[in-house]
Amino acid sequence: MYLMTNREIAKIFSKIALYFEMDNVDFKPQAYEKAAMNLETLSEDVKDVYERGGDKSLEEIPGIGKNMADKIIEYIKTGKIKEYERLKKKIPVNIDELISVEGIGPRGVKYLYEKLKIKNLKDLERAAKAGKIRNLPNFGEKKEQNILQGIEFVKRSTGRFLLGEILLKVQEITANLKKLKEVKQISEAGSVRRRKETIGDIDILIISSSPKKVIDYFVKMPGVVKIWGQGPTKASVRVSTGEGFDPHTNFGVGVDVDLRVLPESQFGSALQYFTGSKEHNIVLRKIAIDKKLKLSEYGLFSGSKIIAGKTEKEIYKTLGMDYMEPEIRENTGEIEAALKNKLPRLIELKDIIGDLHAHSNFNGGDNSVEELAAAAIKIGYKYIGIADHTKFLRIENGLNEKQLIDRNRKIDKINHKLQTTNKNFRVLKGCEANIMADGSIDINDKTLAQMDFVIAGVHSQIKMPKAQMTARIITAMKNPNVDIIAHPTGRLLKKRPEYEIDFDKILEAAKKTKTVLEINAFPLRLDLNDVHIKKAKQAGVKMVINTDAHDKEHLNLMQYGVFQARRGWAEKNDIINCWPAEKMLKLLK
DNA sequence: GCCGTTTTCGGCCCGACTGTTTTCAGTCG
Repeated sequence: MYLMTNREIAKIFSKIALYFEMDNVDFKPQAYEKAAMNLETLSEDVKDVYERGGDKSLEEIPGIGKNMADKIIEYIKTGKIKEYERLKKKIPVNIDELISVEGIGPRGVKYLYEKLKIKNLKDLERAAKAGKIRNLPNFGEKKEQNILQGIEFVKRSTGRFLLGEILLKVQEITANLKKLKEVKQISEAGSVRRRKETIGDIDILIISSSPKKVIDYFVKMPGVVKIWGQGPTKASVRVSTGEGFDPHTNFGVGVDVDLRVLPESQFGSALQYFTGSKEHNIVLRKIAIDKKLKLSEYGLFSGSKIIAGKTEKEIYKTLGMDYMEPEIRENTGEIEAALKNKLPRLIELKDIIGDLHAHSNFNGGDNSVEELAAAAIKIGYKYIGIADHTKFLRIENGLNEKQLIDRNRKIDKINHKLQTTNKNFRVLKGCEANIMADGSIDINDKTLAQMDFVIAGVHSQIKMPKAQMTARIITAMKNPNVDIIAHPTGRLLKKRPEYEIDFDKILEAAKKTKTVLEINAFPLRLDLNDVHIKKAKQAGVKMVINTDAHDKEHLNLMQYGVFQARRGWAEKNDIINCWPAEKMLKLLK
């Protein structure tokens, strides 16, 4: 889906955009940002594009002109972009780190570097604690406090990667290792395998009878910037995740990868052990002890005799339990359920037959309704819901009432045309409307009533007191036209916490008003989270897994929403986009 | 810096909020 070179160049273009923003340059930041986005979602490797048709082909990529095509070629040929190296030298700061602090943007980064030589998070914290920031023009005591709070929040999530950032890397590494003929079997383990929303490091297990050869190959594979340790059956390295520098270790920024090589007989027990979670394993070992057995990464033992170990299933079975999917191994009730044969039948990606949250180029999206529909058909969906932004969100080119009605007419025509070739597919007319501070919707009821479905979400004034924010969302749910609440808690992973809301009250209102809650699959959001999903399921509130696609490629992000739903024990029946369109629409208001 | 045409350069990128100001700068969505 995503390609590494494309992504690397996209990252650099995004950085260049930030450097231009520092200097208040008009339009260039958007141009670079747009190009970065298009590269990231491009389904062909730029290297192939270049080989196929040179700079002319590169310039056919939307948002790429002569200048950027040259930069792409430069990167393909030299692995570097001079212009970017020059900018980095001029203001040598860790931009990513600094702008991850809420309230600090590119202008602030530049200003703080020029005035106080602040280069990274550590410098910033030191300066803020010393009270040096409050005296700067346009800063103040309050802002200094906010910066310190922002730093605290970033720190708590530092060193972790979004699953969406890292899964590709994991797949790349395992694909590479698989090439080695000594590798008989390979699996990811740890939090990656449990599909946690953020990942600390990557665990990989390999079955091989020649561990040394595997280890030697592993520590020398492309991208390794540091070998932490290397022994006969295990090794730990840091693998580069692109450009940048880690201020704590001075090694290239990257993710740590631990490898264990095992004989076939222990693969199951090792996989079980290294998949975790730790809490899950502690309970398992206690249960083993109760049965006069001993469980470790080397197997399930009765005395010194191994009685299970080759597969996970065998181990769980011997302990008297059903097999538990990795996503639910968090010791939050799964073991009790497994003992009583009461595990949920978790939803799977193939159960999803539609997506109800795609933005078209009628608002800020990249693709036309036709293109989105074609992409959805290709995935095998039965429907796609176009949920364009509405008028309050000016930057996304939100549509007003008249524009929505016009757009609906156009979608009707598209549907009509589709019927001739794809009888079983339909485009649903929706919108992502805004919940204003008082809970009202920025589009009038008459227009909302003409939609197949209405998503409503909070996009402004997010720092409201708890009671007020809760009431605001409940008011929106009471609107007879509002079917779905988008990204209900508003968090951005590693960036911003949830809004202050009383989630139990939200659930109660959702149940009463028959409002569906969204599981936003965008890797940065994953909102609802696993805990919320489980609560919603228990409360009997229906959910929908949506990608929030702004580009047809984003439709592929659905898997991340499904992972999250599985972590929240969701079953097919809990998720309305597993249902045929007719049944689903009937449930909506 | 790209796009799209009017083929040589103008248009693109808005509004709310916060914290700082006393009319504005920066950030965010």
